Amino acid sequence: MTADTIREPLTRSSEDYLKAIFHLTQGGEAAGTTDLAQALDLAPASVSGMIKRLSEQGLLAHEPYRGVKLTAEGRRIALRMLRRHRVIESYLVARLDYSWDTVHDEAERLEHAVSDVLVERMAAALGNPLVDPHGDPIPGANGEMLELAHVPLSEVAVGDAVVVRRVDSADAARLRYIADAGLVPGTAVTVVDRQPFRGPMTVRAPSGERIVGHDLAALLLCSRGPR
Amino acid sequence: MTADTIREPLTRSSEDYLKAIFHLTQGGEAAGTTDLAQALDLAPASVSGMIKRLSEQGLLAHEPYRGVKLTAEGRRIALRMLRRHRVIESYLVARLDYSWDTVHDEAERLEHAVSDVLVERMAAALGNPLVDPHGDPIPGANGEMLELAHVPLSEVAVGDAVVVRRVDSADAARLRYIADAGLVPGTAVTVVDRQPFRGPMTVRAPSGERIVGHDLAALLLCSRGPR
DNA sequence: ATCAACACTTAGGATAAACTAAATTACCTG
DNA sequence: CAGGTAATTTAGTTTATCCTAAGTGTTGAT
Ligand SMILES: [Mn+2]
Ligand SMILES: [Mn+2]
Ligand SMILES: [Mn+2]
Ligand SMILES: [Mn+2]
Repeated sequence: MTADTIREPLTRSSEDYLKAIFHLTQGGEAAGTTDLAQALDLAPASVSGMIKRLSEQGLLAHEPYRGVKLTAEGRRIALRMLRRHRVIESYLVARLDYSWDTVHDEAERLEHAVSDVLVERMAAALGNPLVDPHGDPIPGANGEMLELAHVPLSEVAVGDAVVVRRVDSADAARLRYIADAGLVPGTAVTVVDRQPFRGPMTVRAPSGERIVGHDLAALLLCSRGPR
Repeated sequence: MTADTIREPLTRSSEDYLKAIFHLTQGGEAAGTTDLAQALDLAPASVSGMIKRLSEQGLLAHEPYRGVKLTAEGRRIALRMLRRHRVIESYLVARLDYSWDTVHDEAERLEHAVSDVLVERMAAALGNPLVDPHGDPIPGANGEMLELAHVPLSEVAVGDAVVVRRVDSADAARLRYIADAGLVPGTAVTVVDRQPFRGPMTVRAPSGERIVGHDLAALLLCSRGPR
């Protein structure tokens, strides 16, 4: 029997910290204070303070000077926030005419205000989508999330044909550029040319041939097959 | 030329104070500290503190020991919050299957998180409704709100026929009861009988004859004509 | 005219979340 | 392995919002 303490509702700040830590620890490494500070646009000292509070609440495992990881409970909450964020983005784009480059900021605030009931109503209204407008997978209401093994376009070999599945950026200008270039998720592309030393690559898309810089190509996560 | 100061975004608390003060001052009287404390479920001392802050921000006119009124700017913000709240309620009921007794709590949180863009998208999606699910008028995006002269059912004479237009309560149990009794806004009713001394009255509605206690009848705001 | 009851404000304290400045720790490099 | 640099934590403030307890103002009833 787990002694589930009665938990105060988390603050907006706490929820954003847990989400950021989830992202930073996706690779298995602990998240550092400075990285976290940069992700949240805060001073490192502020992050140290919040880490202490979240650790005391049992949401983080903190090794001083070594970084933090999420506890099972912290991870559960982070995934719930991720579901909220992505369901909200999906709903706003599908039903309220938002574009994929403006929807992130709105979701960033709403994710802290919606009830579970509302999130599930929105998800149900859309037929329980599996990915959001950026191709990011939406965790299930129970907390499972299927992570698909995607490869960045920047690492696809010349001659290979792939499908863009996901765009790993929340930057509005980049998202607009990608959409204008006709490289949104679902687009089939073939790599025509690659320059060395992190140079640009040329791809053939339905919209025509495109030259894509290395950094941008690294944001375009692709799959070979139908998924 | 008005010297419009650059204003920090208001906090959730401040926004709820302004809304509460708007409601309490609808009759023209200043709002008292204790009444505000009761409306917001806070200690009176806390309200005194917030009154000072909001006054310094130019949102309230405070006469110590006499109460507060909204300034023009405070009123503008209060009406914006009211629009948000009521548009959100309308949208959730119309598009996400909320019932009129559960929608208030959701809107109470969301009203602080939505952008102006989202509010206008929701309003437009519904064809810019003029009233919310409880019959409360929705202020326009410019801040005008048409207040209709309604009479409480509790003051309608025997034999008179009226239409329920608005239910002046956010209490879920009362709202459910009213819906079950078939007395939602839009319903035509005729007063059949009235007992004296704030006693119950009998009304004929399409759903049949109903006995309605005085306090509940006072919440049912009615009109004679088509409005 | 007084005073008790009630309303309101002030005083002082807690908590959350941010900051800057000043330690402290880790670790790489020579 | 000593030192320097970068990362991190600690110390001390600030602001917002709440609280309780204590003091002050208002007012109606005697
Ligand atoms: Mn957020
Ligand atoms: Mn997304
Ligand atoms: Mn509210
Ligand atoms: Mn309403």
